[in-house]
Amino acid sequence: MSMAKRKIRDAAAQVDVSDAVLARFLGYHLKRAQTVLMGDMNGAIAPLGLRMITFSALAMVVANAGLRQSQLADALAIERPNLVVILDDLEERGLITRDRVPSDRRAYALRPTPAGRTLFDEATAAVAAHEARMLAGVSAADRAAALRVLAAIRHGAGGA
Amino acid sequence: MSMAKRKIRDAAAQVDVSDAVLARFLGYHLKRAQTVLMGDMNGAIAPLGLRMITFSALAMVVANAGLRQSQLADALAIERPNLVVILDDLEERGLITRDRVPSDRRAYALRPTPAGRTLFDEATAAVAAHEARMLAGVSAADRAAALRVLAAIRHGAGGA
DNA sequence: CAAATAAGTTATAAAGTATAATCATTATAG
DNA sequence: CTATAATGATTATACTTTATAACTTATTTG
Repeated sequence: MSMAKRKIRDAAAQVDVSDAVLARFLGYHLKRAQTVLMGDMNGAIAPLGLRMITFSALAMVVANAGLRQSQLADALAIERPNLVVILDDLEERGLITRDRVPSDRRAYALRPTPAGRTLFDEATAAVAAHEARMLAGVSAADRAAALRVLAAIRHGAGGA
Repeated sequence: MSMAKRKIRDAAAQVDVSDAVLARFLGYHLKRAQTVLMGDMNGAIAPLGLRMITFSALAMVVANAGLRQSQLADALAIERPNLVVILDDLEERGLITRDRVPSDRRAYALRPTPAGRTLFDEATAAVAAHEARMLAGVSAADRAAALRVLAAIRHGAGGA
């Protein structure tokens, strides 16, 4: 009797859920993969005191020394007010400086400090290792194809 | 003089920001593409009163009628408390039912209503059209490759 | 049967994202 | 040249998303 009862309950529980209806959509896989990858990346750079967004901001400052906050916000596709707190963090930790632009005293030119460049190098190595791990079993051809698809999605949004 | 002045300012402004440091990472493209695609998809199904997450929940209920909330939360990789409000919404709109499971009166069996099935069909068509639009210029081979890459990322997270 | 576990819920907090308003500065129209 | 409009950065705030703890009811297990 208890066996029969368990069988019934297990049958109810073992609907053995399938996500096939969603799996036909690339967007489903995209979201799931993004969540996993971002979680892994954040774990990889957390020891350096960075998150994905702070790493991105630091990287952009290192590679585009002198750019202004509004430019950085545009480049990262985030709102200006939200960038402020990110830069506050990086600045307080001595990784970047906000220098007033002489020709436009409203604006700040963002520049990395030596410590910022060093941390960027370390973080870049950590991120590269994280990606190598995540993509271990993936062929170069597939990676290139995935990049093409992601670029098409990103740039073809409102367009043709 | 004003010309020279302007030139200086423009030079400061025209750092002509490059994201090449980030573009070497697939995760960067992944996040940007995901944001764009999800925004477009949400726009596509907003007229039906759905968002990505509510569509996903509805779709899973339609395709796995009778499953329980904890199973659905697991399948969608969201926390149980957060699923509650999503199902509240779908139930209040008469798209799904929460039926007590006779063999386990703690649990609810989730089932779509006829209205839920109908809305799911409409939403699926809208999502399919949205994806067709987003991926208009992408070859079938590239899509397949992208799916392989995304699956590898999703499943290879903590593993080998 | 008592204790531990599980399903669903509530309350709440933390994080991410978006909007409006403000201050200082620069550009522009009259 | 001055008044007005516009811009860069900031503050305050709200909305959304995501996560955690605690609670209730029901089931399982020792």
